[in-house]
Amino acid sequence: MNTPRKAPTMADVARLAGVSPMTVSRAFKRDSSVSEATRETILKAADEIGYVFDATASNLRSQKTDFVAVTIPSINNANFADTLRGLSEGLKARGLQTLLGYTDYDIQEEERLIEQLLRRRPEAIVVTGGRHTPRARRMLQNAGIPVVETWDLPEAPIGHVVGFSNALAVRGMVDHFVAQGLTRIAFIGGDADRDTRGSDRREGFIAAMRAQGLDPSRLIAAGAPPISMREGAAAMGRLLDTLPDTQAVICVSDLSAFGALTECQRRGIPVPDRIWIAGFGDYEIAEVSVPSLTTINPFPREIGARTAALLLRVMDGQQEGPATLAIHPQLLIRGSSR
Amino acid sequence: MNTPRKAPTMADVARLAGVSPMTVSRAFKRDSSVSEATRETILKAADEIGYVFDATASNLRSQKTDFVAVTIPSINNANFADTLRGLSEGLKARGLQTLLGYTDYDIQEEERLIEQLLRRRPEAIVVTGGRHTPRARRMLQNAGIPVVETWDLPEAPIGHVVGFSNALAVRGMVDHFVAQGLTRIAFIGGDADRDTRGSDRREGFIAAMRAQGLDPSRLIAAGAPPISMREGAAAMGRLLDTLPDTQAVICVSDLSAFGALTECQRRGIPVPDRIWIAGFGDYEIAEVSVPSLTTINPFPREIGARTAALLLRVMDGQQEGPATLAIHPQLLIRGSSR
DNA sequence: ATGCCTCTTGGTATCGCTCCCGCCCTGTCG
DNA sequence: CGACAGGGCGGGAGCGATACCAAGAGGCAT
Repeated sequence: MNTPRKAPTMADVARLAGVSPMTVSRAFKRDSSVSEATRETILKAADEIGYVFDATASNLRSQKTDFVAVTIPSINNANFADTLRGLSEGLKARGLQTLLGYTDYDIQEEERLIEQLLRRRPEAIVVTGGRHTPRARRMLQNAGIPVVETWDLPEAPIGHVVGFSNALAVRGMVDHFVAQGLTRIAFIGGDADRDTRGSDRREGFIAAMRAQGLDPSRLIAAGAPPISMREGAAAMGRLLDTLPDTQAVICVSDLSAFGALTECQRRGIPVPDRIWIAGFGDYEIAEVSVPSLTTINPFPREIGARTAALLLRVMDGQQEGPATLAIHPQLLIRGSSR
Repeated sequence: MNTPRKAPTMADVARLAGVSPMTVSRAFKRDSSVSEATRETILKAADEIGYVFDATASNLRSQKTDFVAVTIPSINNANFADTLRGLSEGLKARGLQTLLGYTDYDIQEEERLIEQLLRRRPEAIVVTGGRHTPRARRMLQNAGIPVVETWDLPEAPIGHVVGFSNALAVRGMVDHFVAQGLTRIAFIGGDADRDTRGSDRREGFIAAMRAQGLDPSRLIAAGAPPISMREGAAAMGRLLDTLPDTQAVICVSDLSAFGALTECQRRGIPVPDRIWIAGFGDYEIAEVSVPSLTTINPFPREIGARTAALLLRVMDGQQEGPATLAIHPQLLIRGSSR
């Protein structure tokens, strides 16, 4: 039963309710300055003719969209999904809607995405990571809206920052393993620099090993980031084949770490008795798997929640300059490393 | 270096480029009826003054937003994320952008969400599931845009459908187990009807057991849907405590099935030798875990891709009436059940 | 009764882009 | 040489809501 005739507008509602379009507008805005009786009349009239508020017109005239643009590397990642949840729940309370795009871990794609998103005139933009193409940086700087970079602590932030140092987080893990007496430690990650957070973790591993005076060359590249459980398993296979005396392996994510663990199980190699395994992210599987996985919790949900709170402060004018909120990832020692 | 002055408009670009605003508009629309030389002049001028196309004005005047609204139960679910990827990739090719919202498995929340989304004037709307509040149904019916219900085969579709029967898929699993000679089969799921797909699977289990003349009462309710790995593990614990002679358990999802598997591992109960375990969804973990998990692949990516293709046909006027595209889930027998 | 304040309502002019229509210029053909 | 087609471009109006200004009604203190 689609109505083929044109969709009703506020003017139609106003005519039926016997008021001016302006009053209809106020009624829909929950503006206090319209009497309860009129509002009810109006809403009933609107319902009767099936009026649906037209946000496109509102957006243009009021120069407000109630959009907050968000770019994440991948939707299919529980960590980023958590950040997005924290963010969108915090924003929903203020009637702000997230306008989401995926970059596929590619800063070229991010550039295209940012351009598309900015055309929609969001009131703020949240990006994942601190590395962008020059043009993307320029667009963000000139957008005239609050910008938040997350999941990183960039050296030259564009605007606000809510994140942590991926390199330092991994260093904490390395230092812990070394303090336990281990020396032959490997790292499993992706084979390209597309995933900047993954690269940062690998670089952090290398720097930490060097700082400890240890050999940082046990590096296994497992495929295009983000690497999967399967790829983690395959990488573990290569590691066991080529460097069988490895005592511990740090994986770029819990997913690859779990894959690595399963490869050990298939080969009958006991974890942690023969080799320790650690991941990153504190995904649910890290806690549930047998043995449970040593990992790092970067508090993804908090990143989102604090970003939302920050944006609300900025929009309220309660935040003066650009803010940098440092998140402190937590090292979680579990069954796979003791 | 935010420019405090007003953002430039097409008129500003036109003035600088020495053409009319109309020509600027055509240049940005990649309209063929503007010479290559003029287009270049215009784009250079636009870049020079930092012009950003204003989609809000375009949306209003052209009555087109290039939005396709999408509701999914949760962003933190690899199956729905896959559907969303298939969908948004298919739509991106035509310049359509997905406008996403999460219902949290709640049809009340879905109703609110649909209202918000329709205000943005999307050109089509894709919802997950076939059960909605009466008001949500009405809004969808009267929206005057293509509607697609997915992940289900509703008896009274609102418009188009791309999905499968959750109940029949589970029946296939039950029938397979029975054909293997098992009779004492349990089901682990959520404890509420919020997750309609989960409920459909449980009902499918009960119906299938009845049809086989078997007892369908081995039901464990594990918590609020969607149930997690942890909850799956806890449910398995309860099942082993209360009904230790159970021969096989079908879980509402691979995640809970994996949790159940880990509980068996912790208790030293061999899978599949003592008990079989099956999940639903063919998440990556089902293939990687040791043993790998018997499951059902509903082809989530294809649901999204076919939805996108369908919508493009509809928008091109190549699709006459409402279409129902049935997806045929695949039963995957793996190590956890043989 | 007058002044003033608050609450509620209305009229008008846009917000920035694009639909629609028309004009000019060039090239081709009878 | 005039007619005509078509590509390239411009002018004016309008998409549907709201910012802004103004005004009437009612209440209360002076």
